[in-house]
Amino acid sequence: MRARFTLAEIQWHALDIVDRDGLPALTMRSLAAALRTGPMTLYNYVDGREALEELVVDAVSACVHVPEPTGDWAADTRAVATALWRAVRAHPAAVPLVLTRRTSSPASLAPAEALASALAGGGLGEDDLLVAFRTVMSFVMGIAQAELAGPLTRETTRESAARRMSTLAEGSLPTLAGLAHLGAALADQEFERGLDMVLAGIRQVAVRPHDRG
Amino acid sequence: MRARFTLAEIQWHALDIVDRDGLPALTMRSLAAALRTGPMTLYNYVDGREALEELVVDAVSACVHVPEPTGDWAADTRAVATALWRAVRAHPAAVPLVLTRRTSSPASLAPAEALASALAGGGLGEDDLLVAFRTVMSFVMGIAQAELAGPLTRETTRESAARRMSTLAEGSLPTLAGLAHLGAALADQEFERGLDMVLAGIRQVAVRPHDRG
DNA sequence: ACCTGAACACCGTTCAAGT
DNA sequence: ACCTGAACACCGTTCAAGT
Repeated sequence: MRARFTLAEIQWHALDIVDRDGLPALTMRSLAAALRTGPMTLYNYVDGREALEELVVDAVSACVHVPEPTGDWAADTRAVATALWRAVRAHPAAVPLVLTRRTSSPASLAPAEALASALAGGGLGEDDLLVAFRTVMSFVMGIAQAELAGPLTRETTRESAARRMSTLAEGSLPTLAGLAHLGAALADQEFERGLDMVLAGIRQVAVRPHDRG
Repeated sequence: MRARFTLAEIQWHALDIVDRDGLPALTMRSLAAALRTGPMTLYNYVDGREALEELVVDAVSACVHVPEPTGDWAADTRAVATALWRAVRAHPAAVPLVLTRRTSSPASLAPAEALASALAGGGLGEDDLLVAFRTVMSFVMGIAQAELAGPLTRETTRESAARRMSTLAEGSLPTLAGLAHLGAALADQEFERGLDMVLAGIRQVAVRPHDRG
């Protein structure tokens, strides 16, 4: 019985395992089993565990549907950021890898270039362009992080939600407690409205550049 | 030979291992060894590996030096965000855990409350306050993420830096390539200037609220 | 009750043997 | 050259025995 794989096949199966069975289920051995081979065969395609995880991040990046530029830099920036966020959100179990592992594959650099290019239409100076790029990218990734591990996140279990609420309400955290009940209600708007805030800030710098330093 | 530990002792030793030897070096067994016990003793204090990692995140949170409020909401917000960023940055090897594991300990909620409280001084509506809270928190965590795994990050090895640069310059990523050389130069200012952008956006919403929706 | 060693079921990877 | 099983050195955790 011979077996030969393409890297894309391996990549897809790996992401599939993560999506279906969770991150801990992704193992050299489980992936090999899914591919109906022995674990060692994988080492002919991938450098090891670390490299495999980068391949999964790359797969998520490949899911980003980079939008066509329209000429409106703010709209384009919003569109790329949203596309990034959607792709990450579509694979929640892979988020820890996306936040943690580095990829420099074309698939992952393409959205970054699209974002930088969109922002470049705003007439920012070189420095401000870099700062704006990092700010937007950080916002997107940070939102993903907040959804994964932040406070004020909607819980999976009802009990843990109640426990957290009571912890917050327990006296010394008045502002957080006041905000906690809004979490579920605003959830879907948070990304968009947060992005609006970030864009408003960038636009301000674009209008009157070099106002600090 | 008897041995009895406080949770704080365990926590501190765990963070110490991560800081000194890196994240992979933190192991039930290595931590037990550092404490001069067998691995099983740890289970009397901690629920397991997952709980131990949350304890490390908690330790990093405890390093946040939450500033005293001054009454200037923007300055206070900046101060809390900066304090958060400094604490995270002081323990780079623990960043993957900070981005990934959830803690609801008082130590980790205190900075969150301080941030929410500072923003609450800006006269934002309840919705906008939550959005602003998430935006600033996301920015801080996202910046930490960018420093860990983003593109345009300064490299540890000189060869990998060169390799990335050449990848970027290889034709199809003009905007990123143009930005890449600024990475090292701006590094220290990026957080502060990005935070300025975010604050400018929040201030705008504070001035004329409910302008969308 | 608290502590902890031995043992189990994993894991990634080396190494050397197959084709 | 490509492939892959056996074996090794780990890991987290169960289980049952000690005090």
